[in-house]
Amino acid sequence: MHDEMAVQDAPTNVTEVIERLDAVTDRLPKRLKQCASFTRQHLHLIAVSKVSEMAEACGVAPSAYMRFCQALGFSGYTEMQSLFRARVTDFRPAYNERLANLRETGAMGTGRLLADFSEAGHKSLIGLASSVTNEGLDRIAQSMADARVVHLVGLRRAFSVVSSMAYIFDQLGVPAQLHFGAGMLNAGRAIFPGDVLFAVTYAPFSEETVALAKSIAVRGIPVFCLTDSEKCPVADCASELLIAREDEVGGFRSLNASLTLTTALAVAVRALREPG
Amino acid sequence: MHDEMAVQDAPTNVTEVIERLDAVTDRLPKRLKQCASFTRQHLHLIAVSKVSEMAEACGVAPSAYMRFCQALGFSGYTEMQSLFRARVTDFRPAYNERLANLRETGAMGTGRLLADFSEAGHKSLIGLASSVTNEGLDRIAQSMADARVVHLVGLRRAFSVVSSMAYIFDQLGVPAQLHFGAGMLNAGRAIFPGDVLFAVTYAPFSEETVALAKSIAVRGIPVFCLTDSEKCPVADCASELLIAREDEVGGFRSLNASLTLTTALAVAVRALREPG
DNA sequence: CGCAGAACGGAATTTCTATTCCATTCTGGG
DNA sequence: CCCAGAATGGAATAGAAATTCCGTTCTGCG
Repeated sequence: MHDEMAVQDAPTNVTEVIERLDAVTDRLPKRLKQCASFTRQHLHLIAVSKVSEMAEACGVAPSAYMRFCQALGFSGYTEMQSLFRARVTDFRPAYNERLANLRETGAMGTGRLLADFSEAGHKSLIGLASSVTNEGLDRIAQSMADARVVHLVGLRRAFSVVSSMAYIFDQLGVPAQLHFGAGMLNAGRAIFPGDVLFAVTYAPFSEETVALAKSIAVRGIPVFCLTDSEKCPVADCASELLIAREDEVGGFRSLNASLTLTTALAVAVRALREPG
Repeated sequence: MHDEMAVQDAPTNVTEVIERLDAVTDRLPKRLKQCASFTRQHLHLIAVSKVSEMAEACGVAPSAYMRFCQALGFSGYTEMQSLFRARVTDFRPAYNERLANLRETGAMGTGRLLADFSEAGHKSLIGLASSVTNEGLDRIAQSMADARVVHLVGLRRAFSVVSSMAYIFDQLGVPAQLHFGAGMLNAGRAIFPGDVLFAVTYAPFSEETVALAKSIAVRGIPVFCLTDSEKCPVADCASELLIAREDEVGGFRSLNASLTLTTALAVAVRALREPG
């Protein structure tokens, strides 16, 4: 009885797992090949799944998945899984010390920054729920769904927010138009009754955006505004105001709350446009 | 004997865990407070660690960690862990299929969508910590800080990510150039040795971005790539690969992890360029 | 068509982990 | 300084998960 498979020694890191996977897949029997191909596409699931879950996801019996692990050179699932879990915890030790030291030393390691921004992101998302009312959101979504065209405007920091909305709307077949900076006021001429304007602007509020919003509101066209403060000058003329406050790290902000809000809004609009 | 703690019902998602954590930490006894504070900073470890590991990391006995879980309202560690293990599926149905999914799951109503995306945002941020290594990030940040010009490229969904980076770099006085879609290959001619390229692309990967990255890498210029999957074709030619996997809601994704990562990176680059 | 070897899936088994229990230690009030 | 109630850590237990075993099914070749 010669276990050729088991003779190979086990991969010692994720890279080797992938290489081994690619090397042996072809020679595997049907079920194990299933395991190989699903696993190859979903490596990240291994760290958090039980054998039975992986097996089920592959459409295979747990024992088959077991044999698959062994075909890769591991003694079993546990050994393979530990590789993927280690990858997650690997850099922790160094990180632990940093958490202790960095706060005091004030040193700015990239990892520390990432942790801070991540933390800020959590806080922003938590805050989001409390500053937005479902009713307001629903009204905006319905209004956008009924509109001929949704016009999007946002400059500087707000630009990446509206550009992501524009992308989603485009993918979803919702008629939307993204307005860019230069000569934006003229763009107002392309906005007609039946349309709506969604303006995003953060303090300090960009003049062009504010001016466009006001000129549109005066014409009786609905204007919705996403901002970070009640003091936003668009507030006066907007039909609805959305406030997404971002937590900051040393004066810098990521856009977690805003993007989460606009993504949800865009999807809602699409859903409302095509009932059933 | 009144178990006030145990009376509360368990959090049902990550958002609630964080809120509960922040709410009760103060009132916890010493050991459990240790658990709370470590856990709060290391949420991502829960998914891949055993109780004994978490306990050790907190400097606490397993039974104490157990009590901590219960103080949060869970029946035990297993219940809490299952919240953090909820999977990020790689499966991406076509857009219209996604909407059908949304309708079936009853996740309609804009408010509900917002809550779902917010929850997904929390999970994405938690996952971020586990897919990125400090060392890789540091190398990228240093490389960008040393570069003559940082070139940014990303199309479609990735565009809002690079455009926000471009904005931050601009604000911070870091020389950066954002490349747009049309005729992008020609843009390669404006990239020289001493520069670096930061490419962002998500599955399905946009050809232009991949082609540009490859053509630049061939010339020996460092290419860094932010993507959502190990399968990204740029991986082969990139000096460093960053993976930010976004949790999805019925097939739709917000960009929390990506933006948090790129924002932190941009700030780090600036910090490295001007120490002190 | 039948046979041999491989592949398979389900059930039995073993190993390991989460959870509970309890004796001991700690803390704060009198 | 002592006592009562809470908190703690370690050992015992219950439970679940990984792994193995084995009878059955499948595949390819004679």
